[in-house]
Amino acid sequence: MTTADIMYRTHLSAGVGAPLIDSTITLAGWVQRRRDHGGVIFVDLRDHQGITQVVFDPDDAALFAQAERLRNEWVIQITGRVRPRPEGTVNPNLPSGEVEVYVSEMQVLNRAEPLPFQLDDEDVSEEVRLRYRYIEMRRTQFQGRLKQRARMIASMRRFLENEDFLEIETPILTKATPEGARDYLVPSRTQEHRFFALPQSPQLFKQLLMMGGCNRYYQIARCFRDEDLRADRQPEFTQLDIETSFMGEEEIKQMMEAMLCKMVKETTGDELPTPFPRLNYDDVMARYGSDKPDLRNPLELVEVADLMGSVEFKVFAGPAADPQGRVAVMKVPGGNELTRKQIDEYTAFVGRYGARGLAYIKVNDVSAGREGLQSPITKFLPDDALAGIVERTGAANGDLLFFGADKTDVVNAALGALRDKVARDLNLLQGKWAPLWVEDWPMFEYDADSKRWVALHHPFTAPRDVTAGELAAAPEKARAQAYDVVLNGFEIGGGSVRIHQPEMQSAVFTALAIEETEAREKFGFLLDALKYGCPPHGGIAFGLDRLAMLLSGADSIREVIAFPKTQTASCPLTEAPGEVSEAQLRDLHIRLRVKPQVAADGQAEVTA
RNA sequence: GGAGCGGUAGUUCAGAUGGUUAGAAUACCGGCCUGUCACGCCGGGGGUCGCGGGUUCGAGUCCCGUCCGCUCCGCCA
Repeated sequence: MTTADIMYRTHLSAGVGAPLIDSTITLAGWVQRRRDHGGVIFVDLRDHQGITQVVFDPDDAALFAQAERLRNEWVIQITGRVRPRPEGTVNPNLPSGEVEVYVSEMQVLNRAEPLPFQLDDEDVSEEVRLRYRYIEMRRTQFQGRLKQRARMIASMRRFLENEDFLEIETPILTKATPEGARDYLVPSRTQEHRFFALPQSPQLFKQLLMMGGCNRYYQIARCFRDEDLRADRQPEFTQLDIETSFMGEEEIKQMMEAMLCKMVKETTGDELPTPFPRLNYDDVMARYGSDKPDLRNPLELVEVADLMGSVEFKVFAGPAADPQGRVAVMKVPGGNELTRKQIDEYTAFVGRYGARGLAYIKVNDVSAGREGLQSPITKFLPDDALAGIVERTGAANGDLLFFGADKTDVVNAALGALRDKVARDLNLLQGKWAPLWVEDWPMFEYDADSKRWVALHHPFTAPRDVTAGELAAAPEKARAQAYDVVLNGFEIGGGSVRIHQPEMQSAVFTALAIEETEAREKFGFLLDALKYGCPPHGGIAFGLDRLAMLLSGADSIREVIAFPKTQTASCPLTEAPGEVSEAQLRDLHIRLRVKPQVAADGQAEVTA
């Protein structure tokens, strides 16, 4: 421990450059622990314990009596002299190190009741930690996460400010959007039966900023989506939202890549591997079964449908012959050692994604041909198909092959998820950071439920190399100038070049079966703006919560959000969402069919 | 909307097959010890077993419903 460390970490009140030993310092903080020993009282101050312990000597009877009343978590300020620990009491392995502060004055700033949970107990349930979030925040680990998140944001801000980006705020009270996630709605008091929506993203506003000549914009933007939660999804989350005019896809990617590298370096000290690999959408789906593959994971899917043409085994032959089907293999090196029980668990696992089974082959002896393969399905497969599978996967003795055969999206979902799970279970991940760009997305995908085309990205994304007429003629062929950044299997950002010509925007709305009247009603302001000289523009948005989660090694974004919501989108601390008075509702022109007291059971219905 | 796991002292948990007064650790309070730092020793207080209903002579335990938390599917332009 250097003097500089101590001066930094304990806020030495002595003059700069004063010798550490014998200097007088003032510390304030929470009592982490009080111990009485040898006629002496020792106090660790929370977050100062890495430096020293505070010592009260019985010589000063009044001070000592005061110290005897101290309890954990009381807030105190002490002034004392830094001194070396007495001979024989120094244990460099202990957190308190080699020096201690010999107290001459103490002030109790506030008392505390016993805490609802112990801060040094790492296993406290999340429910309790969220209800008393203000207490959990005292933990060194949590403080570290908040600091790292702030450093991360500060770094990206510095970068963008250096590049002449302008930080501009956009409205939180805005208009409902027809596509995309469910909106959070806010009833208007001044206009009966009208509603604001909270923004799902500042998308349209940032495009309007481009039209307004703000060529380089950014914002730390809160976004709201009323959908179900996950470990990496909160109903309100924070994006670093960026938009530029006159920059193309390539320039945007390069600048953003530089920003991310600098940020990770400044935040964690790590270097991201550069340049980020760029994979197109079709390839990542084919090789990884996912549009956000974790490239630390060496496992890949291999297409074998063409080997199944003459196979009578219907489980494989059916999907192989189906233009919307897929038959793929994932080789697990050394997977031969998986037990029947483990394979059964994987079978149940892929069942969650709609797979009806999980065929496998254990490769015992490649040179023995059919006899060297152990599996319930080899008897259904001819020699040439088996040989083709072994050759194409490069299977070696001791490997295991998992098969997926179904509709393409089922195979991709099942084997894509299995790929992640097997790699985690067998500890196959290589390297610390694996960023990549996923590019060349399709413009649209067909939604079987609503029987229409929907935007894979969003309806303002520009297609690549087509005219409005060509797009209208063959929407399924159109590719988008869209790009996602993926890090370690998480989508951390996504963006696109936007449409800047009204004819193209109309063609996209048409392809999405959005009627002109509807388009005018929902996006009239955007269509108008496009008419008055809109520069070519594009941008990107990064999910700051996910980034902070990844950089801190947390396994949920709740761990990097000061006050997150639970899975039912409630806040255990404030007990939001809460009931409101009838007077408030009257102002908003809303009445409850059931009295609010009854509404607690969730039966209440709101009518406007 | 669906699947799985969980809910018992402040906290983390244990409580096979239903059976006396529901336990442990830790925290808290009191005493002792005294250069300790996960200190140690002795003692004490602390429970609507999430909630509601049912089965039973008897329910923390079995059944039904419900609420809450977590993971996942759907959903998330």
